[in-house]
Amino acid sequence: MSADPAGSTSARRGSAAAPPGSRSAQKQLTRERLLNAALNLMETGRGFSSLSLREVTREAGVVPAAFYRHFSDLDELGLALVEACGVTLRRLLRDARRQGLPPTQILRSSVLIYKNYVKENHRYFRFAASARGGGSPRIRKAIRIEESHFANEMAQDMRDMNLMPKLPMDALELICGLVVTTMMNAATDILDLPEDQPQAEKELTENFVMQLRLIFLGARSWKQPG
Amino acid sequence: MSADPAGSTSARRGSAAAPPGSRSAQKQLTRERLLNAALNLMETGRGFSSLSLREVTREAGVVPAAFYRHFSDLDELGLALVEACGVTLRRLLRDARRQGLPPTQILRSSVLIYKNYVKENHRYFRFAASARGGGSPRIRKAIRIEESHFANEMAQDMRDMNLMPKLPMDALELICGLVVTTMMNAATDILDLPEDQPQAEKELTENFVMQLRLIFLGARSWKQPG
DNA sequence: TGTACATCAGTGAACGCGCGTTCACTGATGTAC
DNA sequence: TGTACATCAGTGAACGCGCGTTCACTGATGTAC
Repeated sequence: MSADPAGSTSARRGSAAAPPGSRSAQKQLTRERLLNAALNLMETGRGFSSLSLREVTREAGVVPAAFYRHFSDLDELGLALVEACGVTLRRLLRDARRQGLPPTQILRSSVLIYKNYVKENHRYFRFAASARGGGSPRIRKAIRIEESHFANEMAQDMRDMNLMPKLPMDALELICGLVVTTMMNAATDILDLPEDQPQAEKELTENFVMQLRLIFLGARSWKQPG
Repeated sequence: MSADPAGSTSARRGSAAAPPGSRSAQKQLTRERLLNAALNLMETGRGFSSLSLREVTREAGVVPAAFYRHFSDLDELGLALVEACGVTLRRLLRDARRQGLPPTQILRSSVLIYKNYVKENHRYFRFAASARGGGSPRIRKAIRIEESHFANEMAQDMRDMNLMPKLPMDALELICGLVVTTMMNAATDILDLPEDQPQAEKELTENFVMQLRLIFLGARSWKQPG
């Protein structure tokens, strides 16, 4: 598992200002332990909104009262997880950008890369899937915003890579919005895959590829309305 | 609000076997009060998995212990709500079939009909949206199944109406699967619309229309792979 | 460097509360004759 | 129809439990001189 632990990014930010072993570094560490504890508790398929504060602190190995040094309630912790999910998703795009897209079978290989990515970062996707519909209104809204940021970034990338050069930006954003929805939906399907059913996994992957192909077929014949 | 109360369908089924005022009719009534209580408690935006058994019985006006005459736990009640959602969705298709589709602007007017339908049945869609990702594994699976039934029924309808006559059935199912996902996603957006923002509502509707248009554009140039 | 004081992340105990579940019960509805 | 008994949906009280939150505390880290 190569994925970063929750919040490590912000922990690293400014290692000069917070030397290892310093008070603030220790605090960051406990904060990450709380975030990770919440993610771990969801691994069995439980939703974020069914977690209790005491459960999370127990899993993190701290006393319940210590929670309040980091978050005012579980909702705040949830919002921090949404942010961590955003970081995770942006890393997906960054990696895709860095290695470039393979010349042939772009769609299918992208789907395979994404599938592995979801599995590697399954804790974040599990959280996102459960809180997207079932979280508090604040958390839902935060996730919605994160998703649209992601879609816009993807649209910008497509522009930069000169894919679909004839389409205006708002059409690209529309397409990417639909792609992101489809991706998130596929993620929940991937997460719920039984371990010992390679056939089901193959069908799901195939279906996902074809859904995306359908969208990009539509994009190819898209014309600006009006 | 013209929507049936939860479970009324099964209450009506066999009115001869259960005359009004009879014991079993009374029991059905309480059962429906429990289902409605759960739906009502979610109206403020809370997710299903955050409800407690005592809350539900309090809202329904019965003593907590009475709950067990109808369901063994909240999960069972949730499964009953999934079924009620399925009934609601099938009514959407039935109504669409009955009145036929208008000759021009099919897509846009379908979206408007759907938008009203979601608003009229907002309690069911709220539940479905919250439990789709955030419910227990059993409930999530039940919703997944209900959605795919709905998609298949929609595909069959398209076949019967001779829309996209050149496409094989599995392509129709693929398309309808994507449409259903998009519809469910739009439903959560519709539910979270602020009351006093006609502009946001218009944009959302427009976006929804264009996403569907994109899908059907893709469908038009779809070819069976292989 | 050494000392005296300040900060504050995490502790441990305590609180009142709502929870899920159990149980024996009651009294209206249903059934047998 | 009338009577005696059976059924069972809903009651009300009780239970032990985990919950969120509070508080004064401790002791390691940080700071000022």
